[in-house]
Amino acid sequence: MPSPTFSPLYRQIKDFLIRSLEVGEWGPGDAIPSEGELATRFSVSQGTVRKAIDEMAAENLLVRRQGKGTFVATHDDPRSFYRFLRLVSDDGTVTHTVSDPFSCELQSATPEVASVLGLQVGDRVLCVERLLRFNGEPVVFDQIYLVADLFAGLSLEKLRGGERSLYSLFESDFGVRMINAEEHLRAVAADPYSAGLLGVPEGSPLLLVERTAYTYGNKPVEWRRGLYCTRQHYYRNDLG
Amino acid sequence: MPSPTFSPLYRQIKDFLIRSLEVGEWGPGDAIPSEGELATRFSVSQGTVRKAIDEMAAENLLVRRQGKGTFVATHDDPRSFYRFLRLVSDDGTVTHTVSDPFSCELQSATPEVASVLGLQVGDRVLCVERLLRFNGEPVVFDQIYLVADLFAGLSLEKLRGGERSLYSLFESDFGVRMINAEEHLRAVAADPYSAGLLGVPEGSPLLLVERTAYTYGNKPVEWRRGLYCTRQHYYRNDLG
DNA sequence: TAGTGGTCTAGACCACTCA
DNA sequence: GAGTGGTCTAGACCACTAG
Repeated sequence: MPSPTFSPLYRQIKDFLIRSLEVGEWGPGDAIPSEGELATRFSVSQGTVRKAIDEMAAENLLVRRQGKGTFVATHDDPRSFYRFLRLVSDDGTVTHTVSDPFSCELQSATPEVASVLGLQVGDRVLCVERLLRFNGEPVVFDQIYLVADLFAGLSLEKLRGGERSLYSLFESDFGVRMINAEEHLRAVAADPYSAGLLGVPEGSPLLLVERTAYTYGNKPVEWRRGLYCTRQHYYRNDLG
Repeated sequence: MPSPTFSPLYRQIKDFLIRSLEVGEWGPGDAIPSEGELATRFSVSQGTVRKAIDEMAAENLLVRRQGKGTFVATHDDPRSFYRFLRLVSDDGTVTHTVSDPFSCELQSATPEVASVLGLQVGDRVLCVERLLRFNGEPVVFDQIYLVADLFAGLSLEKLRGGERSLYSLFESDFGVRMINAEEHLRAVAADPYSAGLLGVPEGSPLLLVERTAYTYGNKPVEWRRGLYCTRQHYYRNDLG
């Protein structure tokens, strides 16, 4: 008679740690307790705690630093600053990426947006429009839809903040940390509006990147539609 | 005085196992020795062997099966049959994917192909052209360049073999196993030839997917240029 | 020097597969 | 029941960081 709900100790510990992250027990960038202390707290051996943390580090939830401790992952960190941006310049030159938001308004969720964000049609969503410039040239036009309840007070002024990535801002100012995302890519013809923004002829082929981003518990909190101009850049993907 | 070449035991074991895979000590699908036997052979504890194997399993080099053993990963396996094909149908319906190769000829490497495959310009490469059909409809047009030395005897007849994926054929018939790959995506306008093959108007936006595939030792052995029709399908990518 | 993560051991026992 | 991978322990020692 096999136990249908068997769960190894290290997984229970992992689940507990994840729940602690969800409720904000430790914030992004904070150190979590040492392996030894966690082992004592849970009355298990250090190896069991290690296995739980190993998995969470592999999932980019935690970051280990030898000699210092284990820390909650954060987007405000060069290591994962543009972790989700796969666009690369043709010439390997290091490009200066700048986000240029120009619109931020409250809207009613369309059926499409409501569906992916798990909302009702008509629920309030924030829509942010922005250009991403590489070395000054506009390369990406993003329309970003956010669950309005979670981002109360977001405004154009806040968005223009500075050098930080959007996700860095979200986690520090709104306590919403993006954990993972799924992108759907297609090739489309540029509509007049987007063509104008990106400085390409109407009808030019553009890379359409639709992204759903999830926070803890696989809860979708952002959906964005990006149009990438791939004349001098490409979307890079490593297949494991 | 820190040791500049310090390498933990488990990594040395991992390197040894990888080298064994490279030289064909065990072929795709074969079982490797049990953890206990490897531990004895290397005079280490089982835990050390486990850590080496853990990493290799995470890299899709090995597959663990509880109660049975550890096996060399193979493309001839539903789990990783189309591991590298990210195209998904709009409606979640399960699609029947068929490869329809129609050309296979020896060519001289162009500068571009020579560069990515690490060859000299003019070296012999095999060029395979094929259509990928989803439920009968042509969706992908691939031009596949292979290092000719490694695929001696490859012909259209062999390619038309059957239900297996290309990579499955490559590993079983030529001993070349694809380990990982890197793809570069762009949106382009359909040229007349490709448009005809895919049944779309000339100039239609198509998703250009350029892939370099690597075998053991990060050696590039295949480069392909695929044109994906993304009217009813999309390229799906999970961001960790 | 104290504290942290990283490696390694020897052995126990559990869960799964198959003959 | 024999053999395999999966979990867990208690403890040792190493490597790294920082005050």
